[in-house]
Amino acid sequence: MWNRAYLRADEQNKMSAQDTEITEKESLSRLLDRIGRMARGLQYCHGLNPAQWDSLRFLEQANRFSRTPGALAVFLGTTKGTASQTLNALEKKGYLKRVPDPEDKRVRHIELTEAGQALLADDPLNCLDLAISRLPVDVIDTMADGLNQLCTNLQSRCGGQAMGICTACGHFQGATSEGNMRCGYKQADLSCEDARRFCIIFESGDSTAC
Amino acid sequence: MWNRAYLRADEQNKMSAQDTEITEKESLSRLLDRIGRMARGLQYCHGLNPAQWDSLRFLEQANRFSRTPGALAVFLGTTKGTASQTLNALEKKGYLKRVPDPEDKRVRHIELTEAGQALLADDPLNCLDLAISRLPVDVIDTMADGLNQLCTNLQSRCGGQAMGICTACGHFQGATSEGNMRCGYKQADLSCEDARRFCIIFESGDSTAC
DNA sequence: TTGAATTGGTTTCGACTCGATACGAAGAGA
DNA sequence: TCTCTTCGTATCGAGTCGAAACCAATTCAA
Repeated sequence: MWNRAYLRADEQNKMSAQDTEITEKESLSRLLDRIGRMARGLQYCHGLNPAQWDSLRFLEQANRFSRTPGALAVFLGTTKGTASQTLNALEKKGYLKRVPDPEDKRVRHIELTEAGQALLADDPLNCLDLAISRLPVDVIDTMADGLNQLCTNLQSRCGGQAMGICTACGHFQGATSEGNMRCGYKQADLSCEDARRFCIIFESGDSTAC
Repeated sequence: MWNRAYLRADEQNKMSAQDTEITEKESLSRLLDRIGRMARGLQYCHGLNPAQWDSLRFLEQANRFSRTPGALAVFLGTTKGTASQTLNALEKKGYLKRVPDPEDKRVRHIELTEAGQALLADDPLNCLDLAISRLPVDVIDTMADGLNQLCTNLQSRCGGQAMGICTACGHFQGATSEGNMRCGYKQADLSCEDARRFCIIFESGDSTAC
């Protein structure tokens, strides 16, 4: 609708101009949507589907607290039931295994297998990365910033949960004497490596309501 | 995999630095994928699904030649059968109608109804536009350029068909004496308005193979 | 002009996905 | 101990999508 209106207005202006160079600006949201659909289409390969690829990627990036079915559901913006099914499929294919938590017996931690790790080298999104790498570096940087803002904005706006790296989280309490990182929310320590990873329980400074 | 490798390398560098500001750069492709998934999630509303919204949007932007089931299939990157089903759903809901072509009786042209046009005012992607509009103008411009390049690059790379505005197309032959636009491929005239619209039969100058 | 090949579109079928729901097990708190 | 909540799973049904078969119209070649 917006675009249509724009077209019409534009037309009024140059009613008689016939074949001047017309570079129509497509709305950014439509572009993002189209790229998203293409990216989605790329992800039917190796017998996986987009949700399964997304899961593998998430599990690789997530810290200890977030490598669980529930956290995956939050990340994917789906239900626990659906996430469980996705995990079933991946486990059946041998790309991950679920190990019970020794403390809380309701929880099961997810671990990528060797095969799972190896598979990620063939991540179809690498093709997208390749295309991206052809862009000028400063364009890439600007886009990364913009998309990041967009991402967090969308997340807060659309009921999604914020997520991010531990060290930038409001619950992050710095290093312990043993050289670990402390999470104030979970009341638990994290390895240095884990603290640089993705967490689903993330609190940023500002929380603008919808 | 790339990300993981990056993390490790990074870790080696600042092995001892503990809580310095670490702003992890997420890979652009992952960001795009996430936004794509969020945008997808937004599009389950008004009883439509993402494919149906995409179809409506396309039909609004497409020129006469491209408002057909086959062209829609190309645009969506799906099969004609699936596109036909999507159109069935939309027609049943009263958002479009299919009218036979008077010349080629195999062809059916698609026309948005009033209801269809009106529905596009509630396009859930407008929410994305809103989020985008909060970004600085120059960032938006840069992103638009980058995404446009990405889009065409991906399309040619991944078997997709190029598409674009008539006036920028290789088949475009300029204005006729009657003030219409001429398409050399279809050997047919287009209204001035249509020539500014999206076409599925688009030929750009450079075609880099996969 | 007649038959084959092609093209545009639809229908049917089956695999699959996903959300809703119900459920069971474990933990938390009174 | 009793209830409430949380985590995870299984089941069911609606719906989506691709593959294949199919039909009708057009084009092309013999």
